[in-house]
Amino acid sequence: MQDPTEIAGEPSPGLVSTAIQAITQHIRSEGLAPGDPLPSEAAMTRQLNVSRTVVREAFRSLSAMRLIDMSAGRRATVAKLDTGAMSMVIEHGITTQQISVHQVYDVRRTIEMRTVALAALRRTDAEAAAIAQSARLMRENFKNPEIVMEYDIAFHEAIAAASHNPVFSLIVTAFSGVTRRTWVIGWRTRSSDEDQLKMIKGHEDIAEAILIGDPRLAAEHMALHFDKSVKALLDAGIA
Amino acid sequence: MQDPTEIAGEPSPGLVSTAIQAITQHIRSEGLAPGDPLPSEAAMTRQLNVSRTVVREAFRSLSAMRLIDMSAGRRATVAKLDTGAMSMVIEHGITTQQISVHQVYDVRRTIEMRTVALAALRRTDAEAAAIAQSARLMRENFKNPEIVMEYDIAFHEAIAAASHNPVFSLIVTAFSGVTRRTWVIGWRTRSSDEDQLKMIKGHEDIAEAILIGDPRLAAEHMALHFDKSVKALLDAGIA
DNA sequence: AATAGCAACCTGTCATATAGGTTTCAAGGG
DNA sequence: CCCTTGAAACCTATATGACAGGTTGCTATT
Repeated sequence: MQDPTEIAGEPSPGLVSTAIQAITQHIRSEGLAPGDPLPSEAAMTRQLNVSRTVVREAFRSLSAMRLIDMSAGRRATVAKLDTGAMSMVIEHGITTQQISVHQVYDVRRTIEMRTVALAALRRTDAEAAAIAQSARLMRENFKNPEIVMEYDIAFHEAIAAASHNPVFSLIVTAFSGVTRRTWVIGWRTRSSDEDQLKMIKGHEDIAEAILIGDPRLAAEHMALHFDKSVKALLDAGIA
Repeated sequence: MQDPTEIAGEPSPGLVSTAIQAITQHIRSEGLAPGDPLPSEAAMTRQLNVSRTVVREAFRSLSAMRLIDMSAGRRATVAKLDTGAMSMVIEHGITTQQISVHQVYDVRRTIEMRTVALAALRRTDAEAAAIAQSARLMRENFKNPEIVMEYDIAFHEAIAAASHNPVFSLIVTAFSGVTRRTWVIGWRTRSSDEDQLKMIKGHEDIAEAILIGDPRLAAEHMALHFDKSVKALLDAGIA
C-alpha cells in the first residue's frame, strides 16, 4: 500500500508499531516539550491511513510507558520523565526470576554511592534539609516499620534528586518497588531496638555528610549502609 | 487542578489499567516464566467482563514495554528481560530535553566502572574473548566510523554481560541508543588517525585488564576512557 | 462586559465483522 | 504402524460504526 516503513527482508512489524514510531517521530521532529499536545487520534488516523483502533493502541502503548499523558476529552500530551515503565521492567524481571534482589542491590549500591557523593557536592540547602528530615522521621517512627520504610525510600530518592541528575533519580526510583517488597524482611533481622536504631543512625550519618558537603565521607557511609542491608537480606535467606 | 496522578479514593484508574494489573498479577500468582503462555484475549475478556478492545489495549501496552511477546495467531507469552521500554524512556528524556547527554554519560561512567570491575572478576574465557574481539574489530575497521561505533557499543554491552548481573546489562543496553546518536560527534573531534587509534587503544587496555583479571586496573582504564569521551563531546560543543 | 449554555471536538468503551496466522487432530496413503 | 496432508478450531490483526461522557471554545443573552 503506502506504508513508508515497509522494508523488504524484515517481516512487517505491524501497523501499531509503525504508528508508535510515527508518534515518537512527531514528538522529535516538532521538538515537543512536556505538556505540549499531540495530534488527536482522528488526525493520526487520517495521516497514517489506518483505523482508529491501530492509532488508539499506539497511543495507549506510549501512555503505558508514560511517555505521553492521556485523559478523556483532552488531547494526549507529552509527558514529563517518569519512572513508570522502568519500574515495571524491573518488577517483571524480579517476578519472573530473571533477576535477583541481590543483583538489584548491587546496582543500587553502585549508583547510590555516586548519587550521595554528587548530592554532597551539589545539594541545595532545601535538599539537604529534606534528606535530613527523612532520616529524622525514620527515627521518630521507628516503632512502625511501614512508615520507616516509606521514609527510607524517600530518603534515597531525595539523595538522588539532590544529585541533580534526573537519570539517577529515574533509576533509583525505579528500584523503589523492589525495596518495598524486601525492606521489611531486612528490618526483621534487626530484631532489637538497638540494631534498628543503629541502622537509622547510618542514615543520619549519610545526611550529615551531605550537609557538611563531604562526598567521600558520604559515599563511605552509603557503602556501609548497603553492606549492612545486603547482609541483613542474606541473614534472612534471600537469594 | 490537573493532577491525574494520585487522588485519594482512586475514582477510576480506567478499565485498561485494571486489565494491565490483572495480567501482571496473573503472571505473578501463577509464577509464570519467560516463554509461558498467557490467557487468550477472549478468556481475559470473559474473566474481567470488559470488551475485547480493553483487553487488547492492555496486552498491547505490556507488549510495548516488552513484558510480553505477541504475534498473530499465537497466544501472548511472558517475555524475556528486554531493554526496549527503558531505552524508549531514555530516548524520550533526551528528545524532550529533560535529560542531557552529559547526564547520561555520568550515569554510564558510574555503572560501567562497576561492570568492568565485575567483569574482570567474573568473566568466563569466552566472555573475555568476546570483549577482546570487539576491541580488535574496532581497530580493524577504524576507517569506517559506523562500524567502529557498533563494535564500541558491542564492547560495552559485552562487558556488562560479563558482569553477570542482568540489571547492569539492561541499563547499559538502554543507553546504547543515546550512544548511537552522539558517538560520531565525539569521533569527529578526534581528527587524526593517531587520536582515533589512541582511543581504540583505550579499549584494548580495558579488554586486557579484564583478561588478566585485574578489576582495579580495568576500572581505571574505563574511567580514563569515559573522561576522554566526555571531553570529546565537550570539545564538540555538546551540552 | 460578564456569564450561562450550547455546539463541536475529543477520548473511553463496546459490538461486530473479516482476514490471515497457528495449532491440532484425524483421515488417507505409504 | 508411521508419516503426510488437509481441514477445522482457535487465535490475533485490523477495520468500522456507535454511543456515552468529558473538555473547550464560541455565542447569545443578560
